[in-house]
Amino acid sequence: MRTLINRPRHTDHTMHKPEHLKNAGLKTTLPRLKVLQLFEDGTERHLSAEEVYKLLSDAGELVSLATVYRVLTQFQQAGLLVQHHFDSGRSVFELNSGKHHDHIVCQQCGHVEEFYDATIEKRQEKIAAEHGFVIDEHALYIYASCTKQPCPNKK
Amino acid sequence: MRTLINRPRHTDHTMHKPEHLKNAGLKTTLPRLKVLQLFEDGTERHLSAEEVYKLLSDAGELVSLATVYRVLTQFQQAGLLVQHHFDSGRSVFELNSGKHHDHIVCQQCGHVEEFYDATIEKRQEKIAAEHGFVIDEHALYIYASCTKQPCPNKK
DNA sequence: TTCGCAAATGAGAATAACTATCATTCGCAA
DNA sequence: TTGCGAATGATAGTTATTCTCATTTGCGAA
Ligand SMILES: [Mn+2]
Ligand SMILES: [Mn+2]
Ligand SMILES: [Zn+2]
Ligand SMILES: [Zn+2]
Repeated sequence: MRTLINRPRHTDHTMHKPEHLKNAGLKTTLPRLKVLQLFEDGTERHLSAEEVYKLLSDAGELVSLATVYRVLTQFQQAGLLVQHHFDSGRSVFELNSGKHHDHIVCQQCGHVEEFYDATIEKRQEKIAAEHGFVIDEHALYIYASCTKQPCPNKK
Repeated sequence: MRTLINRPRHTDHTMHKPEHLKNAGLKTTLPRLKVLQLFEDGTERHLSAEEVYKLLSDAGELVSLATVYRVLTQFQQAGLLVQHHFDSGRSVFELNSGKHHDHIVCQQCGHVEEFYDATIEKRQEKIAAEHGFVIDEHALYIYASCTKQPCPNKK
C-alpha cells in the first residue's frame, strides 16, 4: 500500500482535498477533510462508518460517529464515494474512481478484490432488456475462499 | 405464478410439509408448519420476516415475530429456504428450488424477477479462479426500472 | 394413553447499525 | 471583525434482528 511520504506535487489531476469538497458543493470543514484524507491515503480502500470512526480516533483525530455517518452519506451523494452492501450487515464506502467494478470478498479474512468483466456487464444489460427493464444499478458480490491455504491476506 | 388448485398427488418428489421438516431434522411444530405452508403456497416467492409475520397474523395464524425469525434461520440452515440481501435493508427468503438464480428488483414497485445466465455464471468462476479463489456463493442483484410506464407490476 | 423432559415458543429486553434532534460551534462572505 | 446559516457533537430514537428466560409442547419411553 502506498504511503503519504513523498507524495507527488499537486497537478490538475491530483487536486488537494479542499478543491474536491468545493467542487462537490460542500463547505470545507475539519471533519470532512479528515474523512476524505483517510480515503485518499489509500491504505484501506473499503471502509465502514465504524472503521472510519475508529481509524480517525486512533490517529487522535476526533470526529463524532454521527458526523462520520453524515459525511459519508454526503460524499456518496456528491459522487466522491460509492457505497456497497456486502453481506456483513454494514455498508462500506470507497473513493469513486469513476470506473465501475465488482467485488470478490474472501470469507477467511474479509479481504476484498476488485474486478471488471465486460462480458458480464453486457449480459446484464441484455437480460434486463429481455425482461423489459433498464438497469439503474447493480451489485455483484462473489464470496470466496482462497485456494492457497492459509489465506495469504489474513494478517 | 402457479396456484394450489389441482396440485399433483404426493410423490417421492412432492412430499407434504411434515416430511420436509423431518428430513431437515426439525421436529414438527405448529409454527414451523405454518411458516413453511406460507412459502409452499407460492403466492409470494420472496418474503421478509416481517412479511411472514404479517401474512400469518392476518390469516389468524399467530406466530410470534421472534419465532418467525428463528424458524426462517433454521429453514435456511437446513437448506429449505435461501436468503437474499436486497438493498432494502432487510433480508428476504424464498423456497430453495435447488436451482440457483439471480434477481432483478424493480425500483418502482419492488417486484422481483428471477433469471439464470450460464454465461455470467461461468465467467464468475473464471474470474474467481484467476484471482486465486474458489467461489462459496455469490449474489447478483440488478436494480432496474420498468420500460413500460407506468410499471405494470405496481398494484 | 399417559409421563417426563428436552426442545420450542412467546413476551419482551437487548443489540447493532444507523438516523434524527437540538443546543453549540464554525466557516466564510461582507 | 462580525453575523449568521451551515456543520458538528452529544444523545435520543428507529429499525431489523437476536437474546433471555419462564412457560408450553412434541414425542419417545413406559
Ligand atoms: Mn471497490
Ligand atoms: Mn428468487
Ligand atoms: Zn458490474
Ligand atoms: Zn448467479
